[in-house]
Amino acid sequence: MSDLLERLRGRGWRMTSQRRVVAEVLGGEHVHLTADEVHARAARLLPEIARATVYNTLGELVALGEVAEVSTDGRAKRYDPNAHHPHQHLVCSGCGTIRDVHMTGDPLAGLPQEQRFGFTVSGAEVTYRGLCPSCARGPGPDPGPSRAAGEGPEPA
Amino acid sequence: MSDLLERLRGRGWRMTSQRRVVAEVLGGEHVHLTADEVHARAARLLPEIARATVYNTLGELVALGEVAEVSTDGRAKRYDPNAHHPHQHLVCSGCGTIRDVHMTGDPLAGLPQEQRFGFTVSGAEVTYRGLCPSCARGPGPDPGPSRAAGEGPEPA
DNA sequence: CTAACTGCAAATCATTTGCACGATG
DNA sequence: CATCGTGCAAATGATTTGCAGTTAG
Repeated sequence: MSDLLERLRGRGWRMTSQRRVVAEVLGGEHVHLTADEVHARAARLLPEIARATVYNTLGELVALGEVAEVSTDGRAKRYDPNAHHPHQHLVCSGCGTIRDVHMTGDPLAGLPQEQRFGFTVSGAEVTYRGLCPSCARGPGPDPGPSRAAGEGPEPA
Repeated sequence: MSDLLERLRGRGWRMTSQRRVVAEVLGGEHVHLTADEVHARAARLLPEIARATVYNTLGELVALGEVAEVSTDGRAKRYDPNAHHPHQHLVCSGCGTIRDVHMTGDPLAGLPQEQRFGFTVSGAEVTYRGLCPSCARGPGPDPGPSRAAGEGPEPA
């Protein structure tokens, strides 16, 4: 279940009761909880845990590459501990629920019936991630990357 | 440029100066502005326009299917008026800038060199959208779809 | 004329941050 | 025992909402 704990310990991650609890909550295979849900569940095991600690911890797990962040449009991000097995997501536009799916080939061709979990699939979306030329030049002395995008004379 | 205006008018969309301005700002082909940027630009043409009006208007355009919402992780959503031509996005993890790209076949195979715009591409992400079985049963009398997902005995 | 749209400001929501205290290695 | 993690509460940033006034059709 939680090789996650093992892996983290191996990486010299300082183990505390709250971190352990967060890692346990994220233990399963097809879990996609929001930070708030993680906090709620963690609090069932360790009542005093603070929301901020959960956010911090989740952030670290993401930075370590042990957990993946999934943004479902305007809703709160969800955290996916299944980061070690490549897979795709099927997101419900109504409630934000996520299911892991496993596609191959052209995603725009549709999702195989047995991977739909009863969902009415309306479409697929492909997003490439990377660094633009200017951000790739290293963080630099802070040119203020925050508000820069899309402004100005619009080179697009 | 703005067949968008035409289309909207045709749909019986009540035309007001602020709505016109928002539609104009979204006129181009490769524009990906945040709500705040749309407001800033709109305000250059119509100083009194309120941020809330921009949000409302953008929301309606999205509902009408004339503009697509693009969420770039934790950052503010960006709005893409190019909703009528199917395409994918290349997002900069540094500053959130978006470029439209045009892939075919298996996205996990990588993005052709000439579509990278100088970006250092680190990966692709595929997300299917749809409605889960319970949300598909219609909005209903409001069973409270907001916080429901991911809670409970975890059917996953 | 009347329903629909605006503006403004206050309200939410998700997430982050500053700082003093406590626990780990 | 020094460092790193935690809790709390307040700060932020994005987006929404309530309500009275204005306007398109």
